[in-house]
Amino acid sequence: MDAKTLCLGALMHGEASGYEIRKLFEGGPFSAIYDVSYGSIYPALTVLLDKEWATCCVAEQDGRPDKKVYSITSDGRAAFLDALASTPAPDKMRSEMLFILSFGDHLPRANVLNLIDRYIADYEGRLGSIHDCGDDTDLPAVRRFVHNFGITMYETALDYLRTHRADLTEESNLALDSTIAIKNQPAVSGSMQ
Amino acid sequence: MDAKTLCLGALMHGEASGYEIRKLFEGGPFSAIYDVSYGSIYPALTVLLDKEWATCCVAEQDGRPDKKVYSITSDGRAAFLDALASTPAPDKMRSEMLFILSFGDHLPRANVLNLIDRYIADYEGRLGSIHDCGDDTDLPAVRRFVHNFGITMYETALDYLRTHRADLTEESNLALDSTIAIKNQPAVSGSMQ
DNA sequence: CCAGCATATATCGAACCGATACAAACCGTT
DNA sequence: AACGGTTTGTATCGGTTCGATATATGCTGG
Repeated sequence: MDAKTLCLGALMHGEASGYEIRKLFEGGPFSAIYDVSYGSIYPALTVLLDKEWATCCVAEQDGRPDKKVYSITSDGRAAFLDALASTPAPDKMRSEMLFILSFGDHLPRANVLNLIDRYIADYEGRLGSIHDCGDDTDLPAVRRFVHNFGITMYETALDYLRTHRADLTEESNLALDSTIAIKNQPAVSGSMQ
Repeated sequence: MDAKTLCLGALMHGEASGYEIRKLFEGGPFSAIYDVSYGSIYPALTVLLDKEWATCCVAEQDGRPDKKVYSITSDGRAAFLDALASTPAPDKMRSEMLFILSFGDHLPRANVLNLIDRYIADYEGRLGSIHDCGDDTDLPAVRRFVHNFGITMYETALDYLRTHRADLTEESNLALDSTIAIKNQPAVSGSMQ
């Protein structure tokens, strides 16, 4: 799914600037679904203008810099619905937190617990912003389905982290020297069939 | 988190070929955590050899093509632990499925249900392969923490999809023509503060 | 016997990220 | 009033990564 399609999707919800589109994916209604950066958004918007899938006009604001507001055209809407018809790629997750945590045996236990705490704080923020960005009730059925899916996943993650963090504090006095130990250990061999 | 670090992480579990590393991220123990492609893995392994963070030897197999087996060095292990110490970036999710579903109002209801079915099938497969790739009990505490986190998330997703799919079949006779209708509708404006 | 599949390595162009630069306007503060 | 910090806003660029493709070996089923 390329940045053009993602921008068109954002514009389906109404006209927006590049900055506002980014906010939709960062804390907004798309935050639990997809991620896209400025470096993709601005070039994509230029292409959308080229293809006449969007129009643009400058809006002056008071107390803020001017912004370039983009609107989707009917050609753009058609192209977007066309893109939606393609078979979706499987979900891709990228969690540096979990990756690091999965090597927690080689780290001091205190660092692991600290990491989990920051993980919890991160997801608390996500859950907060997803709640802020819209009310459950005034959404059509399918939108509500996706909205609540995100909330459910976040709440489950938080619940898991909070309850099972305790399991790691119990035995926190044991095996604190594993970090040093690993430096002299050979890689585990033969474990990969 | 660059491909080099991800490969080093894979090699921390034991020696492996490029192909095997990929499998660790696709169906293996890293599948719920991170994703990395061949196009990143093979160049990364070359760099690891350059930096002497890994060694390589060719292994002949019967009934299969030869493979180049990589092992992490002690320098590599040090570099890896060093990389783990950096502050992790927030999780990034990329779900084309959910993105398409979030525009389900513009799609025929039958397509939406079909999408959900394929979503369920996908996550059933993930849950299956994560169960195959290791036993809960023989893992150290922190590894078990991450392992069960993945299982919990997958099970929650499946549970949500299965139960709430029904909500969308109830009213499946209504608003079947929304796909056509949208083509003549202007974009919703003013909804973005 | 041949098509299809799993194993295996490798590359390449297109796409994308993250950091950075720039700028306008606000805020508090010393 | 000058200063630094934050938010809003547009834009680019180097380096990284993806996804598709090419190539090859050998197994298996029809």
